[in-house]
Amino acid sequence: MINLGQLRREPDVVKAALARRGVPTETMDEILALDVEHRSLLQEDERLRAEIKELSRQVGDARRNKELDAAETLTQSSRELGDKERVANEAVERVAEALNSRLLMIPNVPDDRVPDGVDEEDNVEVRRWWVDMDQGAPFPTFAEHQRVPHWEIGTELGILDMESGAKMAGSMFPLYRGAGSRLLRALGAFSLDRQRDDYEELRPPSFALTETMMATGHLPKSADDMYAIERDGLWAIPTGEVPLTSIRRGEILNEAELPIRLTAQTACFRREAGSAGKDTRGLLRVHEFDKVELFAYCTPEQADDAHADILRRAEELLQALGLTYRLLNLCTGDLGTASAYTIDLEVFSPGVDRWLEVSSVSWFRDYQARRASVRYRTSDGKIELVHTVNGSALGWSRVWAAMVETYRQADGTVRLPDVLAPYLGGDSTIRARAS
RNA sequence: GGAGGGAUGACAGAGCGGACGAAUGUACCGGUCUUGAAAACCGGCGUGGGCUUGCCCACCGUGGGUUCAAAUCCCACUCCCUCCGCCA
Repeated sequence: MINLGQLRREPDVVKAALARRGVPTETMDEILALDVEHRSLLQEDERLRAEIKELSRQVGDARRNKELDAAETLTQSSRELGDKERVANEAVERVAEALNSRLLMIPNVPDDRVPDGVDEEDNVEVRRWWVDMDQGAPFPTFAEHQRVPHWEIGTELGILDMESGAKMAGSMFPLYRGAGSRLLRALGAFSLDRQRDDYEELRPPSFALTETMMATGHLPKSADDMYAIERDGLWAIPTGEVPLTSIRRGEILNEAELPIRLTAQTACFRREAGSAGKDTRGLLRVHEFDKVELFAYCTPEQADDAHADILRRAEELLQALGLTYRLLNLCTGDLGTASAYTIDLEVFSPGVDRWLEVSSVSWFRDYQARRASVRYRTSDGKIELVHTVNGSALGWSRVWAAMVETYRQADGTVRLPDVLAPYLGGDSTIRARAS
């Protein structure tokens, strides 16, 4: 949630910044008008309530002094005020509700580093990386045997079975098999092991309550993108960010314990409702995938470092895996609702000849913390909202795709990099199963 | 799924219709004492909101209700603990 106080104090600054994200100025003016109305109604209601409280006190006193007639008169007028107060209170609640529901739809104020743009076409490439780039190697040219899409490799080697997945759960639910399944497990373990000295590893629930989804900003805006289990009031998490951000919800932390850095691998569920029919081959876009998330609660001063650290770790993984990747600074049109600044990492997938998003490293400023009410006490006793930062390291389905394509050999086998060998039982070559 | 007990400030824990935003202890902050620290003593110490910055309002798991007045009474729900059942 954006800072209403800031909107009041410097409306033009906030309006201008949000206009970059396509929020009409009129919407903000509407919010400001509701805010004024809300406060004036609130004052009236509170005045009435103060009066009722005072009268009630007098009733008590009168009763104690056995002044029963006076008590009765006071009770009478307090009762009348009570009727008025009920009406006043309803008006306050109605306006508060209207104000709040509008406020919840407002995205975060973008950082100055965020470039203007309407969609992903306008994201700004920050840099590219490929093996031996430092040694002056040119951007890789991929061999013919690497130009095979992963869904074909998957079928050929018996490691990815989209048809059986669809039989079980519908299309876009992948089924990994044999060495394919093992590779997925290896990638997750490889990443978690690399974070373990600095990030506490968690294994959170895969479902979350509506309030939890509100905290991260996924609700109310993205309800259509998520799976809901209505009977139990639960939502399937679209990312580990959801449980991680809420772990200290409603708490006041000590400045000394910040930054709090957490990591978790979770399944991520996405309906992909808005993108029906697009990029549906293989693992390009799936309803369920595993992802390791890195997360930090921190002070505003620590936020830049926390963001850089997560980005660095995501990059180090891609470098260790030897994948070609690039960094994009997301433009205003492509930025997630809650984010103030996001760097995406995309791997190059030679078989499908495309860049695939595998990580999003975002700084949320205090937007999520305000919704989730996560604050901290500074050393001089003041209470401030924390900042939240998170990023994937990494989303494995697309990494898996890029891996099998990048490492496909001329003989059709897939020879995976040695760093994964310990996680693959020492055997890092995937061959077709003799059947 | 069934039966019972519980949920109060950072923590522990009292309060169970009227001056209770809440005793007390611990923790924390400031001071006295001390070479320093500890102990002792003194003082302070919840969060959010509104405005006329001194006051007012809200909050005692959540939501409703009763009442002139609710942490306190009633109803529903959620979560935690104990026991029984079922179960990977």
